[in-house]
Amino acid sequence: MRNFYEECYNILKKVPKGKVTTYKNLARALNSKAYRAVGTAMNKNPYAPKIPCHRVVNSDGKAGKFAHGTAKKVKMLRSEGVDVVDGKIDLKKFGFKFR
DNA sequence: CGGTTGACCAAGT
DNA sequence: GACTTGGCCAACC
Repeated sequence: MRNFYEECYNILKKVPKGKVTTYKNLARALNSKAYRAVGTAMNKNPYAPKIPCHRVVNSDGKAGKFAHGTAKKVKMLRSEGVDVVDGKIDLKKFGFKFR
């Protein structure tokens, strides 16, 4: 793919509010295993307000990091209806899967 | 073109 | 449960 990052953002846009996805799952949606590169893409995030990069969490259910601080990310997720406990998220309830 | 880096993951200790 | 190791892939220098 020519624009790997662009695809990441495009797919991330599909995640409904109140749910989260994982880096691994997102990479799989891209038909790739570059979950690491996906993380890098989110870190860059040139479309800051447009792309909900805070809706991407670790596969273990942990919130992961965030450009503006992890605490901020947790706050945002809670504002959207995602219940975050001790920096972790219940993927069984809030995890969104593509395809 | 080779080496480094990173919002990661899985398995091992 | 936490910490370490090796692997993974794209972008950057």
